[in-house]
Amino acid sequence: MSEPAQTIGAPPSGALPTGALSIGALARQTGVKVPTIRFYESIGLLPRPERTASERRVYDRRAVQRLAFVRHARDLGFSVEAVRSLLDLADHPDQSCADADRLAAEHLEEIERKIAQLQALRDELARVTAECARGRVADCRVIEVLSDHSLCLTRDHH
Amino acid sequence: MSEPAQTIGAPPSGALPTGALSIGALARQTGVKVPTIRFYESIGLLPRPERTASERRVYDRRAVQRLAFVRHARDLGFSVEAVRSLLDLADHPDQSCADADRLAAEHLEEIERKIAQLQALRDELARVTAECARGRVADCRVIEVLSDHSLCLTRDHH
DNA sequence: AGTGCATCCTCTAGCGACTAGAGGATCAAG
DNA sequence: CTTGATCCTCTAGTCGCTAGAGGATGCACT
Repeated sequence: MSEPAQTIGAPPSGALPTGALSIGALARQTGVKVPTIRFYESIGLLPRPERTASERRVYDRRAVQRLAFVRHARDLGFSVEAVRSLLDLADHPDQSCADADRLAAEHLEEIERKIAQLQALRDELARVTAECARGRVADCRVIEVLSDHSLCLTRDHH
Repeated sequence: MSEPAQTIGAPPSGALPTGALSIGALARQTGVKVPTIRFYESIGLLPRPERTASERRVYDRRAVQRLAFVRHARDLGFSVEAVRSLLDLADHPDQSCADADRLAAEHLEEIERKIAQLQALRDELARVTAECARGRVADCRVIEVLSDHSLCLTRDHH
């Protein structure tokens, strides 16, 4: 880490060892908000940290690393449960790599599906708004399309 | 509609007029689930329907059309609030078309942004999984990338 | 010492758009 | 009558946070 370690407030005389972080310092260092850190702890993604006599959380370097991992995975769109699995794999380096690969591959497929879906949506919306742009003010194409059931995007009528 | 109208159960003798639908029939006809129809009524997207003596909801053709409109708009990804606005516009044909156009255009932009975001995610995940596919079993690239904070997708570290 | 502000704590509830029962009533067929 | 399907209201949950409320602690300044 290129940033200097921050302690709880100014360093109290002997209260905390060097490198110990308050939750706020951890949040600033990782970009994860304080309530989100507490949330991750509550759902087990982060271990319960040491506490001060006044019950303030104290974090070390390993916590920084673990939270960075969590954040990175979340940024990539992995669900909390997938992150949990990935963390478990990372905690056991002797385990097979196949599970991590599978999680990543499944997630990749999911994203590709979502992209295709959104592109279909975009295409339909673009068509509708383009027809409006031709100046047909008298009848509103957007409302007309929504009202015409035969133009419904889905086909699963029961 | 090409499907025959369905009444509540078998036609009771004189209990319901032809064309009247139970909530289950409406759900089957529109593809919107029964609880979702109740939800839409509770949030005001659908008017409160007539009831039987035993408090069962009774729907007519207008309800079918309105729900189809709602579903179509939701399928296109409009939020519930946007759907509400579109319904209001549809209920007042003399109003300006500009609002519907604006809603559609804003939504189109939003979808395009989401597509771009997902494509960035896809690209990064594809890179990670491709490196795994090269057979580097000894060190797991997925876990390694997630653990390496310098490879973090986002840049907003504070 | 007091003051004021920032930070921390737990707890509750909310967001959006549904969804899943629980418990009870009605309906219709056999 | 029994049975199963359908309907009703109500509550709470899903997912991943997020926003306070109310209170305590820490720290700098006067």
